[in-house]
Amino acid sequence: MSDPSFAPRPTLEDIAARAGVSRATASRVVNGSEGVRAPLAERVRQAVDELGYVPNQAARALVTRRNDAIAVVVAEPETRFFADPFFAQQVRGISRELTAHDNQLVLLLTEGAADYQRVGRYLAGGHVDGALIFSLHDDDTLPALARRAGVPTVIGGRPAWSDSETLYVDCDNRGGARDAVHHLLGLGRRRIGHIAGPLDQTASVDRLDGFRDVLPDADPELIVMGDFTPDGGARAMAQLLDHCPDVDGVFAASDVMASGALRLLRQRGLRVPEDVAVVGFDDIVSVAEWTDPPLTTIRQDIEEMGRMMARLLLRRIDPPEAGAALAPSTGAVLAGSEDASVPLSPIVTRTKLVVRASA
Amino acid sequence: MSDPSFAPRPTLEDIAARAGVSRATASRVVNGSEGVRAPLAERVRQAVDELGYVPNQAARALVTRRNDAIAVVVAEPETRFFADPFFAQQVRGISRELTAHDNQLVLLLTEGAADYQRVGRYLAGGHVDGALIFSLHDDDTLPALARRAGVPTVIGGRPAWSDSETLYVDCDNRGGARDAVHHLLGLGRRRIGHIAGPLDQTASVDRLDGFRDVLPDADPELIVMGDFTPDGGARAMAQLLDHCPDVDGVFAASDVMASGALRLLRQRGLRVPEDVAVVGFDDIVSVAEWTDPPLTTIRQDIEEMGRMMARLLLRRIDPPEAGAALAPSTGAVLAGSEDASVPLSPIVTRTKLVVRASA
DNA sequence: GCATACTCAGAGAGCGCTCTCACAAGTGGC
DNA sequence: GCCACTTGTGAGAGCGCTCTCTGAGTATGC
Repeated sequence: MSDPSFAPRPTLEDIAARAGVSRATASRVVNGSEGVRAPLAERVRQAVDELGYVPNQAARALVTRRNDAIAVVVAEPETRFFADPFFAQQVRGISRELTAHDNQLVLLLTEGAADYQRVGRYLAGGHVDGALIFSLHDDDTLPALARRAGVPTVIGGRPAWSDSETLYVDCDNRGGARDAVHHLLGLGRRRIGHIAGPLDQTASVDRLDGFRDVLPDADPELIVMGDFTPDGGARAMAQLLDHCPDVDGVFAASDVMASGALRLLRQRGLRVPEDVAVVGFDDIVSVAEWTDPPLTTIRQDIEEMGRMMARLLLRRIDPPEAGAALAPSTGAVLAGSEDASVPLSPIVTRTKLVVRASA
Repeated sequence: MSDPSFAPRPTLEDIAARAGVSRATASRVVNGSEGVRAPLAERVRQAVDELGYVPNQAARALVTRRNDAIAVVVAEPETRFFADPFFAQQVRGISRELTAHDNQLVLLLTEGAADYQRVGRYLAGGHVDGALIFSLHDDDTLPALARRAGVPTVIGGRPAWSDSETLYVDCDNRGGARDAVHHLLGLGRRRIGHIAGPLDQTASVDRLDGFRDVLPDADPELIVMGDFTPDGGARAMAQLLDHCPDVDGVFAASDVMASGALRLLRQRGLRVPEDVAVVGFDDIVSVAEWTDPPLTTIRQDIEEMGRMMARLLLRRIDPPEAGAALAPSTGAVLAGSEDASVPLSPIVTRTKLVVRASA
């Protein structure tokens, strides 16, 4: 009973025998290649159905050197990934895209340096055809590791260091930040503060830069540091109020920090948005919509970014010619018309201001 | 440049040649089996290092019929999984445990019936050695599908239907619910309401049962339905107040719903906990600690549950005898002393009341 | 009607690994 | 000093698949 193979899986050979053809022909039919006469092909297909044949991926991978699997590598210190649903949404986008192209998603979570070696070995082992890497910190060696392993890679978020070969997908953090500040200005706010994220992450830096684009002469005291946690947001807000009691608008670099700021404002008896208007960033629905008042924020289409990462990676793994094997009904049309022509380069997605009650 | 194999990966044969031994001996060393004389083994190990050899998993899987990979299957309608960090935490636990046993995690997200077939085919294809399935709905066919595919399985959360073969990991929902209600009673509350989750999930049913264990004669109006979303929680709270304005305590079946309830209470000008005390369930830190006031709740150790699922599955996949191959420094000790002796059966973990400000 | 081209199917090698089995040494008993 | 016996090593088959190469059959050209 502990033997999982009580009903031994049929092999290609079995299919071939049943259909009365050679293994090669059966293989051709299974893989949808041309040049098998209809009646034969039909017989093979029938045999596949009857026997419930599923190709052995290991055997196939052994000869094709393709695994039809990609790794999603998440560097653990990424608190965001476990504190808010950002990660889950992105993964969903990735999963959808990979599924549409019959690829599997292997999830690799790393904790600490020791794990980096493990991931390095894994990537070097050729178990996957590519990797999607999430590692927003400056000093992260993960991308280098993947390159050394010769594994095609796409990074989630703009990496701090990148050459022309590096592929990544990010949202327009800087532009989004500008929109946020403009919105506050449009509401007549004149003392606008910024709660920044940790500056070892490019997203934080870019959002800060956007803030400065609009308010180049802002009082330095109006810029305070948070850490992408609610508590950090609250502490930053407190600091802001202590130094600049007349602040009337705040742009927080994340919804999560904004939620902490809102809490602190309430504790201090300040009304939002009447006394202080607050704008967040991300539009994590389950955060922005729950806060009190609901948060005005900058939306990034997280799931779509996930999809784009996957799409970009798949294109890097095997360039244009594909598409032929795909039925025209699937995402192939889009892939054929749009994708194949576009050069392989980083993607920066647009953001969008979502106005709710907090500003 | 687009050829990923510019530096062809060394094979076992290469290692053997370099060490001046046969492929078989090299294999023995690589796989840590006994009976290779020290000097030879050393030479092989050195060759491995020098050449940066990593075994080809596909080739190995082909002969051993083991993939050292397990699938984590998540049924999409599981809103929870993308609305709160529950899923991420559980996955982290799973990942840790799998990593410790050199297994990979293949993530399968499903959306709709069509995907079930895909997952079924995948599992039947023998790509993974086992599956961890999250599907909390009554009518879910996923577990049956896995069984038909002959894939060892552990379910996350008590399934609605289960025979003696079914393995699952859940927390003591009923006991936790009782604790929650007792806590409210201990605070002197006498009109205690319950915001239940959707009753097609056993977790919701069990928590409701726990509530009824303590308050068997509760006014039916005091039990209202939510849907595990903040909005649902708010609506349920509103309904509760409309029908029973004198309610002075609420046990919500999830933190997320409790957060919605808190928001509604604030809108209605009721103080928490003075007017109405609120207890949640789950202890999703990023929810329970952010609410205003912070939420008293029932903690389940989500990550640990993930670990246990993985551990249970690995044991089902290959029973006791293991452990021998592992170095005594790793988790093997624990696995040897604790694990191997325990019979293979569902696991129900203890919950714990965490008192914060809301009750 | 015979050479040429083209289409479709099969034979067979081989991907990188594990594992059984046979064999070459080294141990000890009598 | 011969026959077990144990121990360490290598030869070789074979996991299930893909893919090239060859050959059989059919269509086309002059």
